[in-house]
Amino acid sequence: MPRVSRQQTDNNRLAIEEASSRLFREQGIKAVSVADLMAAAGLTHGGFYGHFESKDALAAVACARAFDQSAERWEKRVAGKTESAAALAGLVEGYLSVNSRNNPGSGCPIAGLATDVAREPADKPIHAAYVDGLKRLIDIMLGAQTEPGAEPDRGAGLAQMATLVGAMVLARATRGDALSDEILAAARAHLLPVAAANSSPVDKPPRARKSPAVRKPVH
Amino acid sequence: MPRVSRQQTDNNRLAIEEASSRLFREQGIKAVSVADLMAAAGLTHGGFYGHFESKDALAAVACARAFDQSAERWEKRVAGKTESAAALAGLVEGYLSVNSRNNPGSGCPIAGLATDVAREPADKPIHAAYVDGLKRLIDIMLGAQTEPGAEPDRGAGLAQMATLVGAMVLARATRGDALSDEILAAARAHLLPVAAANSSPVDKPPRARKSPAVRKPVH
DNA sequence: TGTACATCAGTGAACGCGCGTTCACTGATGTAC
DNA sequence: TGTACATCAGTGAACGCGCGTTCACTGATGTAC
Repeated sequence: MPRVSRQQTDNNRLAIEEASSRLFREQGIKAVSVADLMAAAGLTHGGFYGHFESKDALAAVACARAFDQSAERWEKRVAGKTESAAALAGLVEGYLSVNSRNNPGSGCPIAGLATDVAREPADKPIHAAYVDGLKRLIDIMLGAQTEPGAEPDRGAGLAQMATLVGAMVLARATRGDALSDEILAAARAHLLPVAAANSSPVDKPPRARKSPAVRKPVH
Repeated sequence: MPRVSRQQTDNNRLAIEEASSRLFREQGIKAVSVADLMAAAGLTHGGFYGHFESKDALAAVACARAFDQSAERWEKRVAGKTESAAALAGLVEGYLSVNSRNNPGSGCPIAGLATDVAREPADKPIHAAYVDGLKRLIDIMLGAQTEPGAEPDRGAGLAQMATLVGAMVLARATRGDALSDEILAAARAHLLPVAAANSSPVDKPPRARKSPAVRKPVH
């Protein structure tokens, strides 16, 4: 049953991006074949090149898509939190959860794609998508942990990001061993007092939910 | 020129392990073929199965080998340091170097193999090798940051390990962007004051270099 | 010590299989009248 | 609104290639005498 409506074509393209975004984080980009990801989208492999120029091009799009969804989730966790400590705590607890560890396919692309991106040749389009996405999430975290009007502590934010990502990567690699939960708990305990120390005791107006960042096209 | 002396056979096996240990960290286990790694060891692919039962079995051995070398390096960095702050600083500065970031093949297997291990099925032999190795390095770090006689702060140690690994993983994924150096520097700055705060002002005898941990065979 | 020969480490062709990508084909969609 | 037909999204066979693993073969090594 070939030739499909324009609406259906758009849906199919989205389904390919969505399936790839999940499978790439779950199994790695190299480990998912074009046939695999087309099947996951309910299609056969031949139609792939009608939607994307190459698997590399799709990888960049799928990466950007994963970051879009992550940024949305992060904004939601921060929104409505009165104090920076509470905002940071929302981020940390959402991030370092057992659920997050067990579901890399729907989890953070920073942790899920870092090694794949690092091993990809420097000229591959996924690099720009990854760095752009990471910078957006860093900005959200910096916004969360800074009191309105105050200057953000960028160094502290980057170090905390490293702790979050490192704890998730280690927890996933040691899954099945008691060490895995232990790492998650230790990183949470280490990051939450920091948030508490930054907090102000006075009531503040709830922080505004930032408008979502504009998605830059990846070439 | 077939059949080679026993001495040469042993050398060849070591060369295969050494080449794999490097290539697996550099490019990922799946991305290095048996032919690739045999060629890197100066051999042809057919002889592989005379040395190892399968590529999976070699992966576990190569992983253990990388951890052996890492543990030795960590011990060396800690040895002879009078104060725990200096010992921790030695570990952190050795770990978060630009050189380390740029050479994953000779760098830390915790960061280099974490994602590969996480994606490998739970019954694969590399899991045990990875968890064993990680625990050994955690013990070295805990030993370094604890004053003789004092109780180690395991939670703090695990969080610091997460920060180290996360910073390295992120720095590698963003290599080429200014953010990469920035992350390395921020994590260093964040970890070194912690070390300084734990330090004691009084002279202590230099800490003894621990005897190297026994290498457990991996089955 | 020297000779005869069994052993076995390494070679390279071959196995079935899956990869990314291309392409002739199909037939419902969307358009021109 | 209804009909005729050009468009093109999706199919599945095929491309050259590389994968992990097996195996018949080779000839220097190591051993038995």
